Amino acid sequence: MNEFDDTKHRLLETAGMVFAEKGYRAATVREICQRAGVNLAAVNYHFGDKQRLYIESVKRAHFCRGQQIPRPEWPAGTPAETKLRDVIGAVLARMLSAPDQAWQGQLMLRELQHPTAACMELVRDYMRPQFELIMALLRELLSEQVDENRLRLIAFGIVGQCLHFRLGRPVMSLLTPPEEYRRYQPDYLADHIADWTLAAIEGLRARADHGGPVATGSGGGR
Amino acid sequence: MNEFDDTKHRLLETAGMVFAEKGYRAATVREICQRAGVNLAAVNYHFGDKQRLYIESVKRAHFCRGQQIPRPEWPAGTPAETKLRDVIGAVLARMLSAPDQAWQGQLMLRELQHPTAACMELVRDYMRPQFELIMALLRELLSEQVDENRLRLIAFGIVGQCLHFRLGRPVMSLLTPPEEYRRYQPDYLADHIADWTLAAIEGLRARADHGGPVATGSGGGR
DNA sequence: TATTGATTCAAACAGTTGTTTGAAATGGCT
DNA sequence: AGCCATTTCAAACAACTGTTTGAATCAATA
Repeated sequence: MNEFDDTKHRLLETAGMVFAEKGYRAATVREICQRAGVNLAAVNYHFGDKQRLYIESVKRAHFCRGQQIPRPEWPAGTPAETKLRDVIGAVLARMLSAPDQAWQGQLMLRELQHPTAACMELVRDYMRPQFELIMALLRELLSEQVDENRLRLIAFGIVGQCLHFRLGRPVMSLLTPPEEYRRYQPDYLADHIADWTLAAIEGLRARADHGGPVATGSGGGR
Repeated sequence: MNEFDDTKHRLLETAGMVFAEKGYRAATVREICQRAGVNLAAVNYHFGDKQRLYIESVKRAHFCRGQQIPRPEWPAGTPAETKLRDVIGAVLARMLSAPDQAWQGQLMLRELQHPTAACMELVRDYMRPQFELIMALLRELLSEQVDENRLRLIAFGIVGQCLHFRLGRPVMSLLTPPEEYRRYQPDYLADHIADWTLAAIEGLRARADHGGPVATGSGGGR
C-alpha cells in the first residue's frame, strides 16, 4: 500500500467530481472508474461498495475544502463592517468558483440538501463555525439591540442570499439582462449583500433613536 | 377516452409526487404505476416515455399551483409595506407547506435547480410575474433611489432568504434550538424578512438624508 | 349481436446498473 | 530465484431499468 496510493486517491478525487456533477444516483461506478483510469472492480476492492465511496468522497471534499481556504484573519482593530464584507465574500467565492475547482463545494451542497450519514459531521465541523462567526459579527454590529433568535434569522438570511446566487443561477440568468448577469461575481455580490445588510442595521439603529424600542420581528402579524 | 380519464389523471398526479420525492432519475415507472394502481405499460401508452411523463407532470404541477393559490389582491390604497409582507408570506407559505400538499412546489424547485425542457416555460409563466411584482413593490418603496440592477439584487436577496428556509432546513434544524426552530412558520419568517427589508430601506433613506448620494452597491471594493 | 377502435394486461426484451469472481500481474522479501 | 500478500484485470452475474409486444378486455355503434 503506497502512501500516495494512486488508484485509491484518484478514485476518491474523480468520484467527488462525478458525484458533484451528476448526483449519487446518476453517477455510475463505470464512469468514475473510466475517468479515473482504473479498473471497474477497484471501487469494490478499495471501498466495498458505491455508497461507501460516496461517503468517503464527501468527507474528503470537506477536508480538502478546510485546508484550501483557511479561516480569514484580520489585523486587530479591523471594523466589524469590513469583516462582515470579507466573510460574505469568502462564502460567495467558495460557492461560485468554476465547477472544476469547486466540485467540493457542490458536493457538500448536495449533501446538505439531501442529507445522508455525512451531513451532521459536515455541519458540526464546517457550517457551524462559519455560522457562529457571522453571528458574532452581527452581534457586534447590532450591539444587543436584538435578541439571539432574531440574530439567527438575520444570519440565515445572509447565508440564504449567498446560496441563492449559487442555486438559483439557471433562473436568475433568465431574469437578468446578460450584460448585468455577467457581473454577478463574488466581489460584486458580496459588496451588495454586505451593503444591504449594513443598511438594515443602520435602519434599525435609526428606529431605536427616533421612536421607541425596535420591533421584535415576529409580533407584527398581518 | 373519458373526460376525466382516470388512468392518465392518476398517473400524472402520482408521477408528480414520486418525481418530487425522489427526483427524475431515482423515480421508477414501476413504482409510479404501482402507486397509481395502473399497469406498467400505461406510461408508454399514454405519454410515450418516462421523460414526457415527467414534463407533463411538471406542467400540471405548475398549473395546479396557479389555480390553488390565486394572485393576491389588495384594496386600493394598501401601503406597499403591507403588500411586500403579504407577498413574502405567500412565497413562504407555498414553499413550506407539508410535502403531501406541496409536492408541486418541491417538483418545481427540482426543475428550477436542474433545468430540463420545462424550466424556461416555468420561469416565464410562474417565476417572472412573481418576481416583477416584488420588483415593482421595491421600486415603489425605494422611490428611484437605486437603479434597476440593484433593485434586482435586492429582489433576488428576498427570494433567496425565502428559499433558504426551505432548502436549508436540514442544516438550520441543527443550528437552531428546537423550541425556536419550531416557530419557523411562514408568518413568523415573513414578518422577519419583511421587517428586515424595510429596515434596510429606511437605512438607505437615512443615508440619503444625512450625507451624499446612496452607494451604488458595487463600487466599494474591499 | 357482431364489429370496431381504444384501452388494459402479463410477459418478455434489451440495455444498464452495482457487484463478484478467479486468474493474472505486481513488487518487496529472503 | 522462489515465495508471498497485495493489487489489477477482463469477464461474468444477478438485479433492475425503460420499453415493446401481442393477446385480452372493454365500450360504443351499427
